Amino acid sequence: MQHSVLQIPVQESLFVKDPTSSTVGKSILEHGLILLSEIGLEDFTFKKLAAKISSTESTIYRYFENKHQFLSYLFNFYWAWMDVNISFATTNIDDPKERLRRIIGLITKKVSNDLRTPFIDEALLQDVIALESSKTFLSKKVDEENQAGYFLQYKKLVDRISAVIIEINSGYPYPNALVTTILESSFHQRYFGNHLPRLTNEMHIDKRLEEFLLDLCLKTIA
Amino acid sequence: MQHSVLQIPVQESLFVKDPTSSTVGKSILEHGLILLSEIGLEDFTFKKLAAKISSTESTIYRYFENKHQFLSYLFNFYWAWMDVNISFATTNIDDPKERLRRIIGLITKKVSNDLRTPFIDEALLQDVIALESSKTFLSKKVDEENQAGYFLQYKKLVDRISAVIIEINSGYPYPNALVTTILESSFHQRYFGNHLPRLTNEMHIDKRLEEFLLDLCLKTIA
DNA sequence: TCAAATTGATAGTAATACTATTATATTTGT
DNA sequence: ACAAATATAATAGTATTACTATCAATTTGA
Repeated sequence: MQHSVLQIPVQESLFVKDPTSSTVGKSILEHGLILLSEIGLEDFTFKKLAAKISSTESTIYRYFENKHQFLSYLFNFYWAWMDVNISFATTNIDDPKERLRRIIGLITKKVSNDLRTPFIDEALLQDVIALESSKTFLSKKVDEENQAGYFLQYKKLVDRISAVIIEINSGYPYPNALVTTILESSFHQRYFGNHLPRLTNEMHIDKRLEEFLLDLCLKTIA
Repeated sequence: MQHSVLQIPVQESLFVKDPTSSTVGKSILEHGLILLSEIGLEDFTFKKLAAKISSTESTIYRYFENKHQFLSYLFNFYWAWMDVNISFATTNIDDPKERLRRIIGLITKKVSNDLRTPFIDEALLQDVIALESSKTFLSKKVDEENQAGYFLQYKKLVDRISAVIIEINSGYPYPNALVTTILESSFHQRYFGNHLPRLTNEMHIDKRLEEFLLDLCLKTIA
């Protein structure tokens, strides 16, 4: 009895060799994510990861150019996975407001491991992306990486959510800005709730975060 | 004929030796900021900075523990400076909505060099902080650094703006969350406008950014 | 089963992120 | 004006990082 497997496609520019195509590759993904969540991007090195999976640096370099590319891979994976979930949760719902409600629910909710993706633990992934995702685009290499398609999946999701906003109010002039504001804020507010509580208002509680962003969003586009 | 000098006080935990207390120190600040704006935090090293100011690494290490502390110093300086400006622009204004309007105006406006602070070019500082500031708090060392007072100035400003929001609507439950959402968004939207335009809506234009955030803020707390 | 591709083992390089030592300036307190 | 204290520059050195290169052993796949 095998449960279904969810294929999350990731851009070719985000790896040297597709990590899902081999056992070592999958191990790099799985334990790379765990190591990242444990020590953070700064202290993360391919050498440490190689030791963890009993492999070598050179092998890991055959899959990813460097740790930044590895992070970008996870970033895209996360948003592609989120896109699938959002897509699933909003099909056949006619009312765009209800769709928006569900989207914000999904974005603000703490996720748990999705067993359909064997080597990625989404609960860990969410924490890692919340902490590190800004670092994917806040770099002097943005333009180059943008050219290479590093942010396509994120853009795609932003477009999808913007379309819902436009459905609710076709005259609202800043749909994309509103969406990215909410997405970034979702990560930051939860993070502040856990580490810098004076910068927020009890946002470690999922429901409050959801209410804050839904309220903000609906009022803004009303 | 000397113009007035604006003293921006920075926490003692943000340096080893006060850089404003000596010529080399001031040079580290001035050229450190320039170098940061040129090459970004990743490629920035004390060795390169030392070469630029014809000094040595060891001298710089006597002022700052590492480049992260140096960035945090600039982060605090920026928000302290912004706090002074906001404070000045909002005294004697009775209407809290008008005060909020002015605050959002100041936050979203591209700043130009403030000649009252001799060794810091605020125009550069704003660009650097927009790109790098998230990295000050998105780190595995947040709690430790928070303890040490690394974010005090930012918190202070958030409190000040939150108070204005509470004045407008004392029942609004998320004033701090709203303020940090706006402050972060202000940086990110402008950045997206310049580098990832599909994630925003022409936010490289100051006036549009201001309108987007002011509208969002006023509707949310209405 | 033979060629091709993949991995592991090992080595090596340039740069980073520091720390330590000492000689030389410079400042300062009296 | 001078000695004492302090700051800086010059130099050296270490452990780690971020790679690249080579080659033998192993796996795979046509």
